[in-house]
Amino acid sequence: MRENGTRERIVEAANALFYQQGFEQTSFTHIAEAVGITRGNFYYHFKSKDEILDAVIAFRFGATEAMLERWEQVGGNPEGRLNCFAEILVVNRAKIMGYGCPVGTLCTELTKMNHQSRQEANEIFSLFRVWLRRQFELAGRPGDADDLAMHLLARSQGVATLANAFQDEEFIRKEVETMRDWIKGVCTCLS
Amino acid sequence: MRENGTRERIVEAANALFYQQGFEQTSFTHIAEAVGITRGNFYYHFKSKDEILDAVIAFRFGATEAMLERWEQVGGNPEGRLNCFAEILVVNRAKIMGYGCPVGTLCTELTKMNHQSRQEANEIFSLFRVWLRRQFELAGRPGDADDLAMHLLARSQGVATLANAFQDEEFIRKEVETMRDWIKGVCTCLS
DNA sequence: GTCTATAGTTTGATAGAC
DNA sequence: GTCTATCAAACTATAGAC
Repeated sequence: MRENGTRERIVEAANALFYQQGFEQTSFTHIAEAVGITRGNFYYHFKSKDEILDAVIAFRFGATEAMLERWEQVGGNPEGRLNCFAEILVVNRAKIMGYGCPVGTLCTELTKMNHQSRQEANEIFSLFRVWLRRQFELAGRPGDADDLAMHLLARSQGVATLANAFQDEEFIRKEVETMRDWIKGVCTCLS
Repeated sequence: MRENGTRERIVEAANALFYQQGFEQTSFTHIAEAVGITRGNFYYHFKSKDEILDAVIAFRFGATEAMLERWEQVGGNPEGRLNCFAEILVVNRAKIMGYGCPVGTLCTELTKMNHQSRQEANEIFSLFRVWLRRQFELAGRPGDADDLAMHLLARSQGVATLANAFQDEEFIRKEVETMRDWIKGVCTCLS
């Protein structure tokens, strides 16, 4: 079950490198060097590069689920939970300015590659979408909860893309502030 | 000046392929096949792949400048011109759903590669940013024109990313409608 | 479970015939 | 200006010793 931990170390290294350099740009050599094993040893744990990708996606999927559950409890009420989502841009600002959003950039790359695991990567987006939708429903907006969820998700993606391009930390803070105001307005007005 | 047109055909083919497949994913073989020449003949026109990238970026820069000038005249007033910007998501919806935003996806990829032409690609973003900023200034918002420009640019990027991931045309239309409302509110309220 | 050695492709790039 | 032939390097992947 735990093997030697090598498999887990490969997944963690690949996860970081896929994020920082992109999937296509990351070779077995890169990952092997990061883990401290040889290229050949690789294939004992994974049959192909695509198999590593699937493991990385599954890893991220699980991590996202855990994060959303945490917000579920820490947030208190729907508005507080939605603010948790907005705040992640500030919390992860250094990584986002360096490499963009891990979900968005991977989905974009896999879509351009027309990669078979494209849909599985998108499921992480769906995880956020469904979670956000539920918060808006609980906030008294059952009629347009999905639209609001997609809107907030899009705002978050756009901020990540531009923060990455312009390396602008202050921009992130301003936009998150604007997002919080918007969330407050949506949650207060129970139309 | 026009040579044989081969150079231009290479740039156009590379431009399309870099957009559809990504820069890294596109090889000389792909471009050569699209143009109808051999790989070897390539190096008569361009010394390296990076040189083709620079030519593609310059091509896109020029095309963007021309588009913004067109909007400048067609739009009529600042609000109309800003709506031109918003509407481009609907106009180019098919390509955006297929490959995302050409500017955003290229900047993201080059940033992850830490490519030397990264900054030149970002200049296309700046082109939009400065143009949008001027429209907001003309609309009577000199104090926060740049913030508003970045906000609108980010919204556009986020919509492109999610439309690409979810393949959702209706989402684009809804978001553009919301953007138009927001533009109207900003341009009307001369605070 | 990890290693070395290597196969087989593809890549970006060069040289030289035509 | 376009071609063929070829290069060195990097890639994914496999085989087999230890």
